Amino acid sequence: MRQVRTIRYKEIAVDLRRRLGAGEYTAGRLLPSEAELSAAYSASRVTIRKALEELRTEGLVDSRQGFGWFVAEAPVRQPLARLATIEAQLEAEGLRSERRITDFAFVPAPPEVRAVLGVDEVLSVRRVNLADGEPFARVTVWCPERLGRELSLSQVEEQSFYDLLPVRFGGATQTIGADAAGPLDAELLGVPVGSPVLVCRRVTADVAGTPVLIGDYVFPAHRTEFTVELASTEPSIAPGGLRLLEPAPSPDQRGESASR
Amino acid sequence: MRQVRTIRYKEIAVDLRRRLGAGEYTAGRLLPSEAELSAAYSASRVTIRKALEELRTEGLVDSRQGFGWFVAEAPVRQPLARLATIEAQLEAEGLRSERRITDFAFVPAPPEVRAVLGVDEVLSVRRVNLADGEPFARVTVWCPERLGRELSLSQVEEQSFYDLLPVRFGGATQTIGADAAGPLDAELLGVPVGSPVLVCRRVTADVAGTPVLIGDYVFPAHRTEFTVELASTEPSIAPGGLRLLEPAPSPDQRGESASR
DNA sequence: GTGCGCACTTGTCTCATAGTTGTATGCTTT
DNA sequence: AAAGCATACAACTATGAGACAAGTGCGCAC
Repeated sequence: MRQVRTIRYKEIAVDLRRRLGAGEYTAGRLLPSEAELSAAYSASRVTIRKALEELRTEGLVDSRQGFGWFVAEAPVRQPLARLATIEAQLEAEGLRSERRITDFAFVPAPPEVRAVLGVDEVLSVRRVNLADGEPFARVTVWCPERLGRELSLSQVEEQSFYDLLPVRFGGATQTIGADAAGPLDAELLGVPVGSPVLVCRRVTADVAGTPVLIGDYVFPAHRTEFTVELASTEPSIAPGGLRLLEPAPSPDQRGESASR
Repeated sequence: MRQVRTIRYKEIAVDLRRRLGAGEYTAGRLLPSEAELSAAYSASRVTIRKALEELRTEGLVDSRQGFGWFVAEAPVRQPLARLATIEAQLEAEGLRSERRITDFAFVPAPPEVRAVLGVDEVLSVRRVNLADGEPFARVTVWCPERLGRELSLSQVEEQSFYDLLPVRFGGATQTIGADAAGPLDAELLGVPVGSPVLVCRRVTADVAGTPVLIGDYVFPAHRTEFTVELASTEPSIAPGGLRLLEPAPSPDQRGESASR
């Protein structure tokens, strides 16, 4: 019988896997560099890399050239998938999605939209999203007139802004709150006035970080909820959280810092 | 080997975020100049700027050429907060947080809790969270009797479960929805019955992925909202998603074709 | 008051350095 | 032939140091 030769990089992979599982390296944090690991395990960089690559294929870690290796989140697949449209998410759940445009107009930007997008004139599109024939969301999207002037109503009805705009999107910030349904919400969504609704504002930015799109979504509470995966309690780079709104527009806080 | 590599500008960003939350820089509304910060942190202007730019994308600060950096006033692009406990987030914003336990009992697990935790007997703790004296959340936490039997009421009142339980937490799944305030919510939170509330269920698991803690949070809608960062260029970010609820398990009659 | 200049600020470059991963090559050991 | 070692180099990143342009606020001479 032949003695089983232990494969060094497999050993290292096992040990790293154990350390990761023990929470030794927290999510979002950097691992020691390949050189350090090489010294720690008394193995060459090639071997360390083989172990790390193995962990990468398992989705445990990831790396960026010139930056380092870091702990990845378990369910990460495509960064792109996270910035999906609502419709895409619904299709993923097997629902037939459909839009009905109720409003398509170039208008002066509302103050808060103007503050974010930094333009005076915007394309404002209102629509109702239907899932399997039932209305489930009332949506208002604003985009700068400069970007929206090429768009037609039928385009907007059939494709998402993400597909239509010649912009490379970089990310979005989504805020989720609750409110009572107004008369318009009630009519379009088919719920009683005053019933609870989920409201969501998504500010989408391009790769440079400049906001280019604002969307307001109103969902009937009884049909929708959001799920967020929170990876670790460590204050690393962890996103997602709760925010307290200002109690009221207090008179002493009205700024003039930007009043010029 | 255990040594943790850090990114300087991230550290600085964290520190600045903390100072901003503590109101340290709000007086006069102008931050120290980049040169001053550079000296204070012993970092170059490049690094300081990177930290400030990060805070800008979070909507915390803004700048004007020739003028300086100042605390952003109407933050439409919300700050992304670290996860951790809700109390920790409030402290980061400079709010005094306090809990009032209203219920502390070992009880048979409610069906849905039992289904998730897989135990029959649980410790059920109900409390109200106060921020600066104002109630802002009604919380119910369940944890397995096996883990909760060591805990006292005063412990639970002063420390979070995350600190108290001898468990390595691995992550959490949070679902966010809206509802109308019930009589109990209304009383404890000081809002009218039927007014919209944000409801949130957080299932926290240990590093092995076993659920060990369930928390139900009810927030008055006018004071709270959630923010989620989607697909930024940074690695390791939590995905956010929308989920359609099943057509109500309640005796409510809504069912038509549930062809799904 | 008006205009000018000065000090200070941010915005944006360039150049440089150290440290990191990505990749390729040759050699040794089993 | 495969695993591992040693080495070199390219590409990328974070950071530092410095220079210059452009914008802002303020005081001063007129």
